[in-house]
Amino acid sequence: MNGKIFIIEDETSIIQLVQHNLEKDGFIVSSAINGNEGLKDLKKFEPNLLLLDWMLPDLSGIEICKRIRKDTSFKNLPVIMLTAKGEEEDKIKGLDSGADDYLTKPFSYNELLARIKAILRRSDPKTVSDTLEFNDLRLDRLEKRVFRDSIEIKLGPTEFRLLEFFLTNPKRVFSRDQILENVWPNNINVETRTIDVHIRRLRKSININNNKELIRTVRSSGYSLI
Amino acid sequence: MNGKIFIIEDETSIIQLVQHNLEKDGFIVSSAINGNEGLKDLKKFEPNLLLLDWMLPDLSGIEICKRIRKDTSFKNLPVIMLTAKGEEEDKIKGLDSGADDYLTKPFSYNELLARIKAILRRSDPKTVSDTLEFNDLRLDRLEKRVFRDSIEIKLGPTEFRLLEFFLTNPKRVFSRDQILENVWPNNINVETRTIDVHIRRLRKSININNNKELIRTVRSSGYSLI
DNA sequence: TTAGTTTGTAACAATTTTGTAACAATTAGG
DNA sequence: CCTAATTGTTACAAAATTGTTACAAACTAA
Repeated sequence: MNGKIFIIEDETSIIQLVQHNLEKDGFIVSSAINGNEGLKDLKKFEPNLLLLDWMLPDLSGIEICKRIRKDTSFKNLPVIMLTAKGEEEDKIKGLDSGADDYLTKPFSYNELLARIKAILRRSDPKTVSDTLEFNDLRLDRLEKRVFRDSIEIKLGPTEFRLLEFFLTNPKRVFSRDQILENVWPNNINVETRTIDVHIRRLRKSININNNKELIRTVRSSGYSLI
Repeated sequence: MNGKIFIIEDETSIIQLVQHNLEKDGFIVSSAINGNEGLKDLKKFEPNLLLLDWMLPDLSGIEICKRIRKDTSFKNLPVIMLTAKGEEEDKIKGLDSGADDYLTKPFSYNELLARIKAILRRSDPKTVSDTLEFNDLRLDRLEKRVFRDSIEIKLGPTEFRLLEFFLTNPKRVFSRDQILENVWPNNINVETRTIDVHIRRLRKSININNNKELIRTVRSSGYSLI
């Protein structure tokens, strides 16, 4: 279950880009192209987060932010400011007016998504599902659960971390040493071959019924998620 | 047990929307579509709160509000004004005339509900149940009661807070440290393993007869509500 | 094919983590 | 003040996880 994000921004190209991607990532998105309309629609939409352009044709982003902060029903609405200016001064003004974070245009979508998630995670954790997926495999980091084809799979802590690691870099081959570094706690020494045993255990768990093998052995190199 | 709400509003579409939703949320609702009728029915219905439209075909909302305030039996009846105008001036007049809060149309139902709850909570706490639910588990924050499958369960203060914490973030796994931070008062030091003991006590209490286990142990991570 | 290399697998022991009961200390309520 | 309830700690039991090893199987290159 994901959150609702409202965008107030006059550049429709940006709206399109951001809205499309956010919706692909499971958010419910609505937008307005000027301040007055935005303030009006905000009430109906009840977002969990607001993306607010700095420069708008009518009201400035700062002005909107200030008004929002006065309204009891939006007092705690997280706001991310979007600004074309890179000036420190503006950043300070923006944060002063009550924004929680700000982003300078041009920004990458991934950067925006990261900030959104970071803010939502602390203001409204329920709205951000932190989940990794690959084929019919799904791993939920907050709930610490793994599903294959929507059937839950029970994994021990190490197997969980191992799968989590593979899921963050699907298809890429990792040597046993790399796996050790990334999955095991620092300054711990385990035999290289121990990895093989854990791979075996992970395979056994996630191939619950004659499912497709998801972990590939790359002889003399290591393993990868297919 | 919830309260009674009376609506005086000439737009039947609004009455329908609000009445339907409030009843779904457990309130007992009655309504009138003009001022004179409203004043008459008010006495019979004895509401805990009044939703009052600003503009009515006969008497104005302000007029009704003033009359209500003069009537000893309604002196303390909380009133929320509904107005189409967003003007500050009207808001002031409205509050002057004795309204406790006001809401500008169009408003979302959730916003209305929030205000109603806020007002009832201080004027008449018994009428608002502030309750957290999960499966057949229900926790009433105001009455400080817990029910499993409508059977009341007695919990000590710490177990109550612990369950309350889990209920605000169901399914999510929390480490013992996170639990400590959120459930125990600040700057208090208790052993990490103490959590385990409280979890055990909470489990013992809420699994009254062979009910489903609701607290999940996530090895090396912590606990979660299923 | 064969020797050499690499990986798969099961079994076992060691270790880690959690469950539980008992007890003492503290707090709350009469 | 006394009694009962609640709380935190500890020690031990139980359970789950982990690392290692030995041997089997699979693969590679000549």
